[in-house]
Amino acid sequence: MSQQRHGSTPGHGAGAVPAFPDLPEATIARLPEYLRALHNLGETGADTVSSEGLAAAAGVNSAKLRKDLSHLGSYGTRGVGYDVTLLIEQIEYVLGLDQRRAVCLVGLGNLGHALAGYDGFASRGFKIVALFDADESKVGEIIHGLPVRHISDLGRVAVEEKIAIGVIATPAGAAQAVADVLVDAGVTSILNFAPCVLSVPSNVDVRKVDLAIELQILSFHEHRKASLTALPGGRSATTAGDQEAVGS
Amino acid sequence: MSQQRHGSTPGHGAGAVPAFPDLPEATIARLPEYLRALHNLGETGADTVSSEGLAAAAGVNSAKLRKDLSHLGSYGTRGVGYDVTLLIEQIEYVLGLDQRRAVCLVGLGNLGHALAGYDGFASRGFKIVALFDADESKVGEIIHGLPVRHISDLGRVAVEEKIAIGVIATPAGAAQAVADVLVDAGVTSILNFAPCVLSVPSNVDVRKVDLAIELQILSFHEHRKASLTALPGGRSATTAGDQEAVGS
DNA sequence: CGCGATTTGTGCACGCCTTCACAAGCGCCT
DNA sequence: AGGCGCTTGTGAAGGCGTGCACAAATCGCG
Repeated sequence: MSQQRHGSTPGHGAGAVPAFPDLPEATIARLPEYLRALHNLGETGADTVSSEGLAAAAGVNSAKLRKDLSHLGSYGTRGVGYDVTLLIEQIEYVLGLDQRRAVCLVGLGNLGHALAGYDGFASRGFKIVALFDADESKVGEIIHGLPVRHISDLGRVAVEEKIAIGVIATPAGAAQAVADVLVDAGVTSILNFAPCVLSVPSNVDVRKVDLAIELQILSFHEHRKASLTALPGGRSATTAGDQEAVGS
Repeated sequence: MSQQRHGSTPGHGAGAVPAFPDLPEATIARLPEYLRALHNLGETGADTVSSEGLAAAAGVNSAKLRKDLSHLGSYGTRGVGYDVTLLIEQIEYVLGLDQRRAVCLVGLGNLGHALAGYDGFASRGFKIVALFDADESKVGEIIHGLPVRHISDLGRVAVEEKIAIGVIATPAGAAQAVADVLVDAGVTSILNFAPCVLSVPSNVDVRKVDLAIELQILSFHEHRKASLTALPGGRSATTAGDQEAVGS
């Protein structure tokens, strides 16, 4: 035991190691949003936040936020609110962001290129430590300070650099093969930008981001809105009566 | 009435205009995935698919798929399966993809640059018709065949080109202002890549894609997996007993 | 023409998530 | 010290989504 975890459990007092009262998946997905809102609030000099205030900043219902925070053994004070700094530390700990995680990126086309230079990764606890591509002509090229390596080196480098998270930004046709290589290299989390389903062992987590799908969902709502306004005489659409909240 | 809708309601026979038995949001989010899988199947020459086959290709449960399709008045044949071509047309109609939708992109930094050249948009019914940025030094630059315009032109161009969908790829600080401009220009759907919450009228749909959040969610699962394998003696992690399916 | 194999469409039960509403707790002011 | 207002934390209810299991329907073959 005591593998990593350089005692940064904030507050928690006589906390044992367990750490996870199995948070609901929906809560986990919102924690990063709370974290971002908290950082913003912290920069404005706020010391404490009410659930109402934080909820507004994160774009959710205040009851939902309180329940989410209560799941992680919340550290708020009744009548006052949440201590911003403490809550940041707490969420970062739960999300495992106190240890900077090594990420590798495979596929340096249009999208991969942009991801390699995306500030949001570094600023939120992630470091891209290696770039890979199958195209020999790209190997050796320096992109945002990192050299592109050939994908055949992935296995070795992944072990050396203790890479646990891989990002796939290849064309769909190559994605499954890349995923297989990543899994073989011990990567247990994959963020997939390729428009295809990946088949991986059950101990590997995959999250998929498909930019076109997001647009198609919006397209549906456009279609629906158009057919609604077309039917009941030409309403000018500024009227209410059309509540819609597209979830993430 | 009869604004657009150049009678491409496939099959549907004596269908009236209604078109939407208010599909569940969860179903809508999966339709694009089915569509992609269907296109793949179509290219392999398949004529019909069983729910089992299509579900596998889309990475979902077959019962879920059948229920989803049934919501849109499904066009399958018992004992046979679904006609690939017919189903494609049906889903594309529901998603409103039969009419090529004009999209504009605001913010041409790293990410915006990549999005401007992303093939997946054009190949799936969307056309980026205008690029905008606030940086004067970028205005006039040609990116992937389109000139960058200054954001002050957005209002005029959006109306001219009948733009209904806007993509925001600016820094977080500028996103709300851009959203306001988009809304004023009549845009009713926004895809937001900036890490912040947008405040828009209720008739405007916003979908958010935050790349760092996806990584943070994966980080949590890494953290959890690490703390699990750390406790019960050094298990090699290849053992089962750890079912995990990260939803989209 | 009837029967069996196959596959869709769906009623139902279960579980997760959201939301409301309120009791419990904390600080501040008098 | 006591009371009041404010805010958290949570029990309970309702809604939504998922998945099972089966009836209904269609095709092909004898």
